[in-house]
Amino acid sequence: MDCLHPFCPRGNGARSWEEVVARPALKVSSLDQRASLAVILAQFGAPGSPPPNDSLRVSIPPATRKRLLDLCPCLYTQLAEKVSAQAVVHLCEVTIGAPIDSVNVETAFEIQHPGRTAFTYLHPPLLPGAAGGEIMEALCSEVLQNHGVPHMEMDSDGWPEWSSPAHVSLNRGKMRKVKLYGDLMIPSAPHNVLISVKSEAARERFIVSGNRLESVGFGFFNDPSEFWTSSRMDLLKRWGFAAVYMPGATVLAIEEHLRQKNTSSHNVNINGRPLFRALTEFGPDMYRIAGKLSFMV
DNA sequence: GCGTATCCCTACGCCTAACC
DNA sequence: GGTTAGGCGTAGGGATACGC
Repeated sequence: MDCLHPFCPRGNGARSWEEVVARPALKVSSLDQRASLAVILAQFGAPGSPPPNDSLRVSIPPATRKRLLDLCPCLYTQLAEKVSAQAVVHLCEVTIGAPIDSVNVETAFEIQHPGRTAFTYLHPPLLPGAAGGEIMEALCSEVLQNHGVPHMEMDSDGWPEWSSPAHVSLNRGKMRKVKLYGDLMIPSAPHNVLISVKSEAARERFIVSGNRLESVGFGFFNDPSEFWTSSRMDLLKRWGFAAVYMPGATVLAIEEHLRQKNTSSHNVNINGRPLFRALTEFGPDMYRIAGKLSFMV
């Protein structure tokens, strides 16, 4: 994930704050305004080192501040603003020291989880903000991005600029009108693949979020009993789920239970492949079908 | 009584339109 | 261009119903 903060630990930031304020995306056209903003930002050092008071934050106009934070998510560790989901993903990335992918996404989930003690941010945001579901979707989107299935850009009217392989969020812009179909969508043939993202608990809404179109589930589910009944597996397939991706430990617990109950035959999707899969398989699987054939999932 | 499925309420975020 | 208020829809969690 891009961060222009000149001191971003990921090392891909701008060379200076002057370069940041000159970015067209920040929409600061006046040279005087750019100069005064650069003077304010010059007081911000490395992430995690906050300025001495809040007056610097409020001296930046709210809309400009929001665009600035979007461009430089590391600033959420220095400005008391409600953190965005994308910034949470970036701060997880900073903590791990690598892009978020299928292998480390579970660690990223643990890092941002407020109730966890085993992991924590290297540089935490000053204020909480984005809701859990929003962060889960951002993590899923970042995994896709880093496995060669990037997020589609939106045009000025809020429509996605279609490309492939790529994915589109159904929670943003004009696509929000079809949000009930899922959270993310990957164009594929003969059917697009819809991704339903959840956090730790699936509950009945996970079933409802299926829609008898080609769907996959993505979540950090920690209760295998939500999935291991024969009726639940049959329902998932009936509602269009070709695969459900979850932590490896949860998949192992389900598989062990199915072996004991002699019901492992239910854990097969309509394409003859496993219904329940580890998160580590998510990125490679989605790259295999993006812009290709959906029944390869 | 237990496990599972479903219903319902509340909080919250996004979108749109109106207004400054 | 930016801000604000109202409407709408969803997520999350608790309560309830149902079948064994």
